[in-house]
Amino acid sequence: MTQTNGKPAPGRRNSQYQKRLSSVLRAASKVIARDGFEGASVREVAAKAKIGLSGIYYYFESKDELLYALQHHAFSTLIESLQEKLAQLSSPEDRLKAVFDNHFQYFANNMDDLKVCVHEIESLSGKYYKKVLKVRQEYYGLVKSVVAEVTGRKNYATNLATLSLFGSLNWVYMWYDKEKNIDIDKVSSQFLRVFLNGVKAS
Amino acid sequence: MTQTNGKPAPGRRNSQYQKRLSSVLRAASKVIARDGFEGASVREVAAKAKIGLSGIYYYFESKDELLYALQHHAFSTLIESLQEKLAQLSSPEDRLKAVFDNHFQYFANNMDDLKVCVHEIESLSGKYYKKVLKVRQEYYGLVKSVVAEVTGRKNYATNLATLSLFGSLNWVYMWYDKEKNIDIDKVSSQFLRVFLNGVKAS
Amino acid sequence: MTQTNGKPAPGRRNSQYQKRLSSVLRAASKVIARDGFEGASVREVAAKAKIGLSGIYYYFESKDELLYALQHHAFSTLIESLQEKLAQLSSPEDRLKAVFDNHFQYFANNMDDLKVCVHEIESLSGKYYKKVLKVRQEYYGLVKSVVAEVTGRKNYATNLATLSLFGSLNWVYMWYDKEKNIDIDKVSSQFLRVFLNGVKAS
Amino acid sequence: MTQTNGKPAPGRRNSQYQKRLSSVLRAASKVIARDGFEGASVREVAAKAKIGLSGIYYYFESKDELLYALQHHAFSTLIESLQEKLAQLSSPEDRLKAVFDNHFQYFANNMDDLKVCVHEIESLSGKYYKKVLKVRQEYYGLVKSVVAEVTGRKNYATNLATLSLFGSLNWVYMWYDKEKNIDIDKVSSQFLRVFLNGVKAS
DNA sequence: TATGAATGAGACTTCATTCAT
DNA sequence: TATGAATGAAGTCTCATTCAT
Repeated sequence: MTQTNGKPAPGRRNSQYQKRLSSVLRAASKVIARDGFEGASVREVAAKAKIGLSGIYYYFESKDELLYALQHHAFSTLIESLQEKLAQLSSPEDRLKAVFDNHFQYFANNMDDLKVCVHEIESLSGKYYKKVLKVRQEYYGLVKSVVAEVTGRKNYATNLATLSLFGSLNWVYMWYDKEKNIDIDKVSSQFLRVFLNGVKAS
Repeated sequence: MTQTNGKPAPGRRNSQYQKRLSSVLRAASKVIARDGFEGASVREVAAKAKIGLSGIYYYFESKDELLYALQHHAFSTLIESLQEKLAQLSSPEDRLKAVFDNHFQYFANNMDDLKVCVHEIESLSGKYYKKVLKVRQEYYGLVKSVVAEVTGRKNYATNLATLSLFGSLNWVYMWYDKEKNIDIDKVSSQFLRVFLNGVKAS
Repeated sequence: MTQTNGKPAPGRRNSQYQKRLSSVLRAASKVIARDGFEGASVREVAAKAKIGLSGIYYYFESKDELLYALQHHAFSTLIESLQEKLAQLSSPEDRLKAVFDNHFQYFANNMDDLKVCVHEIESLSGKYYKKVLKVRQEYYGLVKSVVAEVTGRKNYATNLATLSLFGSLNWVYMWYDKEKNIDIDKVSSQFLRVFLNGVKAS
Repeated sequence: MTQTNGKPAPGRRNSQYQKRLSSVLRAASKVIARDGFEGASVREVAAKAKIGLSGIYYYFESKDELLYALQHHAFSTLIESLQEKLAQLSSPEDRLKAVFDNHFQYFANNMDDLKVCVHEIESLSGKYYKKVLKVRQEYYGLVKSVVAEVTGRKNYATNLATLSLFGSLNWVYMWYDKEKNIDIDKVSSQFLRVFLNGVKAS
């Protein structure tokens, strides 16, 4: 990316810059999760990040780029941590368990981010949409390959099973209630068990 | 609600009124499904319904009420048709199949409506939110009771299973592609099989 | 006035027509007094008069005409009843007392109307404004002539005194409180006394 | 009030800001005096103030707040200047004269403002109404206390006399004509004389 | 590096009015 | 005599964005 807007080259970014930037991201995550991307206002993000409204535009060239950054970062992290986990496992069932655990853990620690990823998929367009699509597909592909190890590579079944799996996982933000102290690991295990038994028996 | 805004009492609504009203609803469904509730503009709904912008407000007192009408009607229809199907079936597995089929059929015939129901759940607030919540919970309860017949009423498992089920079903609009002529009945069967085997084995 | 809008000629107006018309006028008076002319909506006037919104336009060709009718009728009545009272009195002081009493009595019985007359003087324009201006000036002239009998026709003083008098009288709607059971006759007497002593001593 | 809308904290307001702000206030005063509060459009205020429509909302959070600012400022000024005058006078009659003069002078220099104060008293509601009510009552109380010095504190008479006085004063905008070069000091004196003689003789 | 000030576009909504019936 | 249905104009307000400083 060329530096057209005065943003410092990565090398010059100091820790102050990083701190502010992630403060903005966190604020954006919270506000967009609550109000939706269209409903969220840059004003409120700025207020929550404790910088002036126009300060946002030092860090991001547009509201769209803000959403892009949020989504891209979340998917990248998800992929990275999943790959790390998978690298140490060989049994298909353990590997599938890693998929569930990884997703649920990320969700537990970054609810707002994951909600924004799931709910605002179609809020971007153009270049930002394409870039996010790419990582999303990478994540999808990675998960599908693990599912395939269990289903035995019957393509049609694997595809549908993976889509069903994503549906279950992505819906979590709709019913998970922080306050209720639900044990997310148990949820993960239970979801895994149903899914695993389901695909194996089919 | 008192009739201060000239909306005729139900008894006097003629067929012309009904035709226009459902034309508005169809337009709204399409636009909101495409742009999201916040992103959708009443102007465009009106244009698609071929009435003047202010004409919308003869039929609905606000954009919110429009969304409410859409969601409430969809859930009510879903419940009604499911109840009709269930009334004629007694085997738990047939009944569970009815749940899947009913949902997928409704989706196939009313994609936009279902997307609006799933994606814009949190776009309402206040009285409209509450009213929709009520029918949503009714639908959820109905489905859960059928799932319970299969899981054997172990409450915790039934709950999670039902939530997982809804996740799978509600996610469909994200990947289903009309153009690709996917056979929705097959999808329903496949989803059913995985889910059923999953919960039975667990 | 020519009959362009299908309004029946006076001769054909039956009592049903009269009843509805005054129901509309009463409703308009109340709503306009409360919300101001601009703030008042024809819709609400119709609702309060228990006819359909477009029904108003059978009786009045526009919102402006409605205000005109209200104001013109009020001033005419005020003039008429004052003239009747004056016709029977000869002492200047009694006649001035009649002015006060007449105004206060009309106010007591038609608060909304008088408020609309006082507060919405400038809300009309064009022909309606001119017509109301005429009766207003007639009323003003009448009162001024009575004041002159007391001040002894020194023009400048009479003018200012009359204006001061109208100010006092017209302001009443701002502080008079129906609920407090204020004795309007006492108020009239007291206002008269101060004014009379004031102009006589000057 | 928290500063969520970018309005600078008082300390940081520069003179440019002040200049624009009073330009907006002046424009608003003129437009609202002419068209009434409901009839006035923010658009026209902006045009007269030579800023963009939305620029208004940088200075005021709503049309209501604009009216509030106008009214509150006018009454505060009126009170302040009256208190200054009264501080230097001891004779009851001189003090009453100060009341008249103060009011008339303020009117002469700020006709639009005073008209807006008098005519749009009921155009506000909620918090803005309450705040203005408070200063209005303060002004009323101040004037009443001066009147009481002359009437000798007979409460009922003092009250009515003060109300009558305000009526006379507030009505001025209805008949005072700038073009006619009326001598406002003479008007003040004449009004004072009538009122003073009136209450003293009663 | 950050923001105060401003803006143009566009949003939802209300309103007086009309006209066929 | 009255109204159901519809509309165009206008209104207030919010928003993402810009730019001089």
